[in-house]
Amino acid sequence: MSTKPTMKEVAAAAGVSVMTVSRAFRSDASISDDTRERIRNVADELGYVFDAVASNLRSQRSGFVAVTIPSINNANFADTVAALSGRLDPAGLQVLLGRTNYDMAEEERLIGQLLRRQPEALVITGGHHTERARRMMQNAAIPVIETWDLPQEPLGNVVGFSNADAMRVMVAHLSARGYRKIAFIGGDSSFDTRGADRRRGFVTAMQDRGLDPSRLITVGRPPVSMREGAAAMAILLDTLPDTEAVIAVADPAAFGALTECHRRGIRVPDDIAIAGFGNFEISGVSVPALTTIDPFPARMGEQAGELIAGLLRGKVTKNGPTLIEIEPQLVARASTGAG
Amino acid sequence: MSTKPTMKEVAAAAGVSVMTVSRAFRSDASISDDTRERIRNVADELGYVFDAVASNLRSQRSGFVAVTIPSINNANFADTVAALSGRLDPAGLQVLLGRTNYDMAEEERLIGQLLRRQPEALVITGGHHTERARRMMQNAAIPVIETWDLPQEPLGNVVGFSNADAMRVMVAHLSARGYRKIAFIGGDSSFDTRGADRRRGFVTAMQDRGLDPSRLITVGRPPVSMREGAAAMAILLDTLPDTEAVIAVADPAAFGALTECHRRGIRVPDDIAIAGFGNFEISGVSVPALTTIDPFPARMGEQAGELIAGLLRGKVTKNGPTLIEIEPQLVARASTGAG
DNA sequence: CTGAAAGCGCTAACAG
DNA sequence: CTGTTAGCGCTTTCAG
Repeated sequence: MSTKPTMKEVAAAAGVSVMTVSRAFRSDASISDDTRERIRNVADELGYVFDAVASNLRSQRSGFVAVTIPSINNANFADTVAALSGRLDPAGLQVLLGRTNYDMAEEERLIGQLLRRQPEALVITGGHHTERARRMMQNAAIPVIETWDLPQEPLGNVVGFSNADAMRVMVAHLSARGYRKIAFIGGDSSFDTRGADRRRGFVTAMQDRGLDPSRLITVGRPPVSMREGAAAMAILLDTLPDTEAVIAVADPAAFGALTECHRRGIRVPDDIAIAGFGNFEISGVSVPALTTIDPFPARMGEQAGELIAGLLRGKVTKNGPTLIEIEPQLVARASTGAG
Repeated sequence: MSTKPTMKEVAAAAGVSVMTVSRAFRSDASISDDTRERIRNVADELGYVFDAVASNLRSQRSGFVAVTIPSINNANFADTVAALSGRLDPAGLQVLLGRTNYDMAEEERLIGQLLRRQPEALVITGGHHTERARRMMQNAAIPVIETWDLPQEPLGNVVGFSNADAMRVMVAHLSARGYRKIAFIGGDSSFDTRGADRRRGFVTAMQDRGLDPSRLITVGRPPVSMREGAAAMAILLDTLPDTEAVIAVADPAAFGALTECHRRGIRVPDDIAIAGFGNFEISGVSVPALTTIDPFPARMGEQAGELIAGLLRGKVTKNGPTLIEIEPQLVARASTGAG
């Protein structure tokens, strides 16, 4: 009673072999319903808890899918993880989540930690990694899926979109509505690689249209907070007051910028237009509602989960890595005079 | 090359025993620095990855702390997890995270899944659980910590606060500022137990002051979204237009309520006051800023982590369960005429 | 500081 | 449908 019971004890109590107990705890094993029922009851009474660690070692299957995200507290990444998790659950796979804090060095450390747990697949947010991290992932001999990006040199499978292209779409939208003096608010690009990609996309898109791409406000380390968005807007209004429209690297920053306008009595979109990225809930609720881009986070999670489930089922059917591109969608709302 | 190298291969390549390789990968083991360095280099060249599964089985230590939260996408819970994780990291403990979706049945299922992985401790959000979940946790023979609540019958350790008392503080604040017709916006209380506790605290506090506690607007399942907060405010303004102040079960709902007022041209706090809970970032950024209550999520995570690290280190020093009560703090801002 | 033997709790592989 | 045997990769334990 003091020590935790094992299958051996359960087997003894039920009058069967250990192997039969093992079968009673798996779904696919061939065992009579009666026996299974009886063994499970005995196990329950003994307070037996299946030991997944021992099972994993012997079967060489951990049931883990390792997942890295920059931040736990981000609705976009959370939606991807929730959808991924929902798709993996029926396949008996559990998500082992780690956060990189938008830091490639931390990502490297984390990947090392996660791989020790023998995950069966690895889903990582982003397509930029340290050399060592790349090597670790390639050596791991498990399916790797990069998401939220369209990497130049994919490690394996990809379920993502082009952050740069998304900004192109947004610049096109603003340009079509007559805005020409457009600014960009973003974080320190040496950290947030997706943010850096968006900034690059903004600059390129502006140049392509013969517009001035130099209205760039850089705040601190990502994620850019609402408060930092407000601070950036304050700087923008003080230093470049003729700016006609602002694109923020993500919706929270865009909302922060909006609040700064409210505080100053500047009308949005009449005096200045504001747009974000991510289609966070706040973009649809704020007054005015914010124009944004929906990258379909849940869809990415589902597709990644689907891909993993398939790859792990048909272990041999490898016809090279899969690339699934998601098309982010412009959501035009009142903050840019639309909707 | 095709199969993953084990310690055996590393040992052979380094010309030492498997045991010595094992020691080279642990921090406390007695081994010369030279040998360790050499072995690690050999291991790196072979692409060796330490197998935590085998290690866990033999040592009977998983290095996992299982943690359940209602939702991944919630800044409050995320802050608790981040702080907890930060405190456990130096102790070599990894967080194994699961989400309950605000559902006690799902929590029960999840706890069962998590316990199979042999976690060394269990941190759960909330103090309400199914009977079966309680039994599983008690049988697990590991430290259990309930957070974000002050349970009537704790399972073991507690690092939390009284949700009901927090509402008492908020009602006192509004009452002191002269508001008497106060409403409460919350979710379906059969799911969100903390929300239900807050509602109960609201009703009791109102009654204690001889105020009418019947202005209760119930929206859908938790978490109550910004949109639902706005919808609830719309109902409130339509059906009980003489309401002077509104308390929302959490800040996002409070912000939603605020936006509904903006849309209708109702001034906050001049026409109606609004307060929330959680001290989410938005409460400090919105215009006007929202009065709220800070439950110090990070502090709870730190304390829980500290407690676990201590319990697992001094395995025998059990002087009964620990209760750490956090005192939530009122943050008075413009939305209730303060600040 | 280093090594040899034994075994953690379960399941693959085979037999019946 | 059920049982026997062996062993997953590491670390505990004991010796040197």
